[in-house]
Amino acid sequence: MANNKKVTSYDVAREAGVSQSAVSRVFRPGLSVSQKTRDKVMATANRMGYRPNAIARMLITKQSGMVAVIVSSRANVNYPEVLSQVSKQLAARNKRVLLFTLDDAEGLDDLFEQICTFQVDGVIALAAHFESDKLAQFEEHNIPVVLYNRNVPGAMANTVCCNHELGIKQLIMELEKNNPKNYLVLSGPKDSDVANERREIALSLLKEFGAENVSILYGDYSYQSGRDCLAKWLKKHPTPDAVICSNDTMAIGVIDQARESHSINVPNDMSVVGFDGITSSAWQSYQVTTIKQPVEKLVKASIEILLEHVENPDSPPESRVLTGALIEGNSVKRP
Amino acid sequence: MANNKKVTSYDVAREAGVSQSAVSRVFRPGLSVSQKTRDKVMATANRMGYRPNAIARMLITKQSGMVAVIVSSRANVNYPEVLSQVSKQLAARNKRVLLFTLDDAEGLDDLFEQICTFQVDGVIALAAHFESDKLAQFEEHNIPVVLYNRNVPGAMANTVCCNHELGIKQLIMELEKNNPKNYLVLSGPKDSDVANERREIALSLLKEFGAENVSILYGDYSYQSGRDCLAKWLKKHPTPDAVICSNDTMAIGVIDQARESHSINVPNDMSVVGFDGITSSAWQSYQVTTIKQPVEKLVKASIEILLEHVENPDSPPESRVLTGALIEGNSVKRP
DNA sequence: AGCTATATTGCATTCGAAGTCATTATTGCG
DNA sequence: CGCAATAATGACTTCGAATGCAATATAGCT
Repeated sequence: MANNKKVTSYDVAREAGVSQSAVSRVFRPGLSVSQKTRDKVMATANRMGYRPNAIARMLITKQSGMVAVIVSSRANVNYPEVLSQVSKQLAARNKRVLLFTLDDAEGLDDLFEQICTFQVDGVIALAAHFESDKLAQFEEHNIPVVLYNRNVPGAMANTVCCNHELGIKQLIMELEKNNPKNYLVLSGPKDSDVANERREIALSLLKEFGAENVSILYGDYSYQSGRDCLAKWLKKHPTPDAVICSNDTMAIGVIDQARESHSINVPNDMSVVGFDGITSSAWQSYQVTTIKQPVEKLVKASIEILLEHVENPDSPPESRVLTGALIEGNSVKRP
Repeated sequence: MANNKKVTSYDVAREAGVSQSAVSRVFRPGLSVSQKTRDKVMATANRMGYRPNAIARMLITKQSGMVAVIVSSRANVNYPEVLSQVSKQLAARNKRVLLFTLDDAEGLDDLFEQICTFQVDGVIALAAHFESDKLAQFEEHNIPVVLYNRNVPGAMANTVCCNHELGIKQLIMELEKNNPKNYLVLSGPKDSDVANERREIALSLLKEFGAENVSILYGDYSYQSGRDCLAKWLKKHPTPDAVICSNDTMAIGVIDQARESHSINVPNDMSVVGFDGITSSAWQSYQVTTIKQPVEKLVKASIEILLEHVENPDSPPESRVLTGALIEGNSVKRP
C-alpha cells in the first residue's frame, strides 16, 4: 500500500477519478462536497496512504499553524509543566509548538530571524530575557507575542502573570503571625524582571507591615544559591526570623542549609517561604509554605490572548493577572 | 522600513535590479554569486527587512528541517533537561524541534497523522508508550525514529539508552557491602518497557549475588507512589534492609515515608537506591545513591543516529548504550 | 415540464523559494 | 588578441494544496 514515494492530492485525484480540487475540498472542513465524492476520495486516500502536506497548505494559506515557544535555558523549574500544558492546549486548537531554546541573552537576534523565517502564527515567551526592543521587532512584523509569567506595567505587551502582590501579601501575613524581628529577602537575579518585581513587592509590603529590620540578598534562583546565600549571611549575622525567597528552589536550598550546616530548626527557629508551588516544595522533608501558580489557567489565558491576536491583529495589548493559591506548608512557625 | 506586508524574494529582486534567482542564491550557502551582486542584494534585503520564507523553501527542497519530539505527559522528571538538550543540539545542526505531547496511549494514531502531515525529517520519542506497530508505520513512510531511553532487544529500531545492567550492578554492589538480608524492589509501572527492564535486571542480578529474600512492588514512578508502596509494605512486613527503586523520584518518596511516618533511619536502618540522577536526588535531605544518566551524551547519540538516518535512509538500525555514573550519596549504609 | 435557486465540480492560478538550463560575462593563457 | 574554460546571471519550471470563478448538475417548486 504505502510505498516510499509521497502520495499527493493529484495522485489521489487521478485514482479516484476526480479533480485535485475535489481532493483538497474533502480534506478541508466545511466545504461543499457531495457525500458520494467524499466517500470515494476518502477510500482512495486511505488505500494509498495519503496525508495532506501541511507545508504546501501553509504556503498557500499563509498560516503555519505553528506557535513558537521560547524557553530560556535558565528556566524556571515549572516550565516543563507549562510547556506540556501549552502543547496540549494548543493541540486542542489545532496548532503546534515549535520549540526554541534560548541560551541567555546571546542568540536573541538570530532567534528572531529564525522565528520570522518559520512564519509562526505567534510567539509565547517563557524567557526572562526579552527586552522591549525585541518585542518591538516582532510587533513590526505583526507577529503577536505573549509574555508568560511577566508583568511589564505600561508596556504595550501581552502578558500573563500570577498575582505577585496578592500572593506575597498572603505569605507575609503568614510570617507576621509570629511577629518576626528581622527579615531576610532572598531575591532572584537582578536581571530578571520577575525577580525584581517579587523583591520590590516584598520590600514595599514589609514596609507597610512596619517591618524594620529587612535585609536583601541576591541568588540566581538555584538550590545551591539558596544554600550559599544563607551560609554567607550567617557568617556575619544572627539567624533571621523569616526568610522570603523569590522561588521555591531557593527556599529548599535555604531549608537544607539551615538544618544541615547550622542546626537551625525550620520553622521553629526560622521561617521560610517560597513562591511557585513546584512539586518538590510539597515533599515531606520541606513542606514549603508558598504560592502555587495556577499553571493551567495561566497557559489557558496565554493561549486565548495569543489566538485572539492572531485572528485579530489589531486588538489592543492585554495583560492578565491570575491569583495563585496559598499552600500552607510547614516551613512557617505556627504561633 | 519593515511594513506590514511580507517581503518576498521577488520584491528584493525588483528593488535590487536583479532576478529572483539571484536573491535566492545569495541566501543559500555555497552558490555562485559575484561579490557585487551579493552585496547589493544583502543591502536591499536588510533595508527591506526580507527574511527567506522557510515554508516555501521546505516545499521545494522537501526537507522541513524540523524534527518531531514526542514527549509523553507521564514523563520522566529529567525530560525537561533532555528536551532542552535536544533543542540546543538540533539547533546547532540547523534543525528545529516540533513538539508533540502525548496523553498516554490515546491519540497515538492521530499523532502519526499529524507528524506525517508536517513532513518532519525525523522523530525522537521520549515516550514509553510506543508500540512496535507504530514504529512500523513510521518505517513504512520512511520517517526515521529514534527511541530515547529505550532498549528494545532484537527490534529493528534505533535506540539510545543508559546502561541499566551496569548501573544497577554498581548499585547492588553498594548495597551488598552491608550484606542485606532482604531486598525490596520498587518497580515502575508494568506497561513501561524501561521499568520492566530495570526490574528484571535487578532481579536477575540479585539472584546472581545470592540474595534470597527479594520482594517486588509496583509504583508509577511518582513520589507519592514511593510513599504509598513503602507504607503498604510495612503494614505487613518488617523493614527491608535495602530498597531498589526504579527511579529517583520514588526513592525520594520512600525515604520521606520511612523517616516521617515510620521513624526508620535511612541509611542506617534501611538503604535506598534510585536511578536517573535527577537534580533533587542530590539535595541535602535525600542524597540518594543513584546512577546519573549521561543526558548530554545520550542526546548527542540520539541526534547523530537520527541525522545519519535522515541523510542515509537505508542505514541499518542502531542501538547505543551509554554508561551512567554512580553517584555515591548517603542513602546507603556505610559498613 | 420548465425554470430558478442551490449544490458540486474542475480549471487555472497562487503561494515563495529553489533549482535546471541556456545564455552572457569574465578570466586565464598561449 | 583570440579562444577556451569558467563564473555569473536570468527565464522558467517545480513543489503540493487551496481557492476564485465559471461550468455543470441537482433539487425545489409551480
